[in-house]
Amino acid sequence: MEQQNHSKQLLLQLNQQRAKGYLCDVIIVVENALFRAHKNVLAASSVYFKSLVPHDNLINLDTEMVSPSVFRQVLDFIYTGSLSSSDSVSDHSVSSLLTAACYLQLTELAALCRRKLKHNGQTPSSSNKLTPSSSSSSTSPTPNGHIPGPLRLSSTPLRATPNHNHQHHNNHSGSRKGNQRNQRWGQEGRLREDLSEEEVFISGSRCASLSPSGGSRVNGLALGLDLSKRSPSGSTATEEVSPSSLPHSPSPHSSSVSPTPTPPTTASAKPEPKENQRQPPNTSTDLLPRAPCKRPRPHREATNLGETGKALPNGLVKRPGAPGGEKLVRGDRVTPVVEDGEVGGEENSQDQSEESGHSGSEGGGGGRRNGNTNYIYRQPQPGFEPGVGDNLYVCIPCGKGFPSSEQLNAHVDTHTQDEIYLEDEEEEEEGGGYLKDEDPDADPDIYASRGVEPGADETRHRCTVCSKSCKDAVSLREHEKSHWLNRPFPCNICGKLFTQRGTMTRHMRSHLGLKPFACEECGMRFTRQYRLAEHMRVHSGEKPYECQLCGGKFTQQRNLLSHLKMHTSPS
DNA sequence: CTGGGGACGGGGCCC
DNA sequence: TGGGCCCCGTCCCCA
Repeated sequence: MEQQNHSKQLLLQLNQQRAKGYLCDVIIVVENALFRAHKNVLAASSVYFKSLVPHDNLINLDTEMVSPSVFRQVLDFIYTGSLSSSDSVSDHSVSSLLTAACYLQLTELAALCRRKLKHNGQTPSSSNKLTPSSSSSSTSPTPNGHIPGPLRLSSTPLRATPNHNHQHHNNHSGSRKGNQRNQRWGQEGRLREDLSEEEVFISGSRCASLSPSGGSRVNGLALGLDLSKRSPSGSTATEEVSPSSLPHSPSPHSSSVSPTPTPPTTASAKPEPKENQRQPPNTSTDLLPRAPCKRPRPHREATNLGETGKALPNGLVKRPGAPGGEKLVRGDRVTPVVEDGEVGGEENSQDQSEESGHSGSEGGGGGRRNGNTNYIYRQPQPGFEPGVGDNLYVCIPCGKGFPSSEQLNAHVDTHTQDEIYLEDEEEEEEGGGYLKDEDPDADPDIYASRGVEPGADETRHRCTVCSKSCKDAVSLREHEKSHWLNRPFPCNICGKLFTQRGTMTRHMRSHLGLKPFACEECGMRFTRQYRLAEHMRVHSGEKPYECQLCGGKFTQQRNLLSHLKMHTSPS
């Protein structure tokens, strides 16, 4: 007895799951594009992948050997066993496909391509005659399947394939099904402008429409990715992340990259009807089956709101008794201290540090529109690979990376005082300057520190990070070095620097759209368990945070704090 | 148009 | 290394 079409049906199911991102446990990076797939399928199809997927959840492919569009065809072939006629219509595309097939050691596909070329009277190029092993020798894994080198999502050729070092998040989170993609950052939106439609796809399924008015969202949902969440106008449903593909020059200043959201409300960012306010990702899948949300609950209870009696801002403490958790009650007095501008010293000061003023998007850049939390955000220069190897210490002025703080210090000394002044003057002439989003009304000292007021040397040589005044530029530079060294963890995707590795890896999860924590009620996914716990109150109706002035109840503490500001504001 | 509220994202910090 | 919590926000809806 034999079930007819069993294998075909099985493959069909797998391909459908791939399209939705369901159970996908590996991400393949090709130039600017990310593809989700299943390790088992890849391993069963490709010797190359077979050697990699046991060790890696995120695999970079050499873009000299395979382009995103070609890999899409490859992936389609793997999951369907056939090539669509449109994909293989030209000999050139077949040749490219053959190259990729050899590189990826897809023997069946390579044979198919060769037959196709032969049928067309073409002779496979020498490169295509390479044996699988030789063709991929430059990027083959080491005997243990490991090629040193961190993750780089870059338009530059990616030599390193798997990612081990400094990419622990890949191993921990990469296999999780992050079906959403935060397309919030205008940076990503901008880089997509550089991409041809052919290159815009996910999981092998190209976004059929780049319509900015929601089409991308629908397509993204079709791919198992949530693109509805604050998608910047014009952003597309891709997972491409590559600062180096930004259409900006890589000069030290103009290249500063902030996670710049595009203007929130434009014709292309038409809001769509939502249920539950912000529409959960899978609740809008009218046209598509919703990805199953049967993922087991996180092992921690979602009602862990903190320790009873724990002091909270504004003199508030949590008290037991609130349903499912604790209530926030007022302490001695309600004196909200969380005011605009009162943020963590280091963070806030860092915000005012070097930032390009030429983002071109309304509201400046950064993940924050008001610029309160813009950070040193340095676009790597050409030839510089941030974080490659152990080069975790990044020189802010030039973007070069070094394996140790000592080496970075030595390098920084090579930057002359004249260099600094020249750069400052250039920026001022450009009308920009590297203090992005600075508001002279809010902090006139910022401008003063940049020499706007000639004659005030102490003011001129003021640290842009902590506002410390220095007697001269040399002293200032020495002082500022201490700040740069405080952020030794650069994001390998965007170059942003972080104080802690954990924060950096968490940040990178957002790049990769990895959201391991899913709501069982609505399917919405989160990057953090804490967020899920917070979100669950939406469904439970629990509002543990109560305003002691008016009795208003809130599901989130931050909303209570915001509410308290309203009480204390003069108006 | 505006303010308030609801919901959620990112980063820093501490454990 | 990751979780938890806090704070910074944004975005959206609605009255």
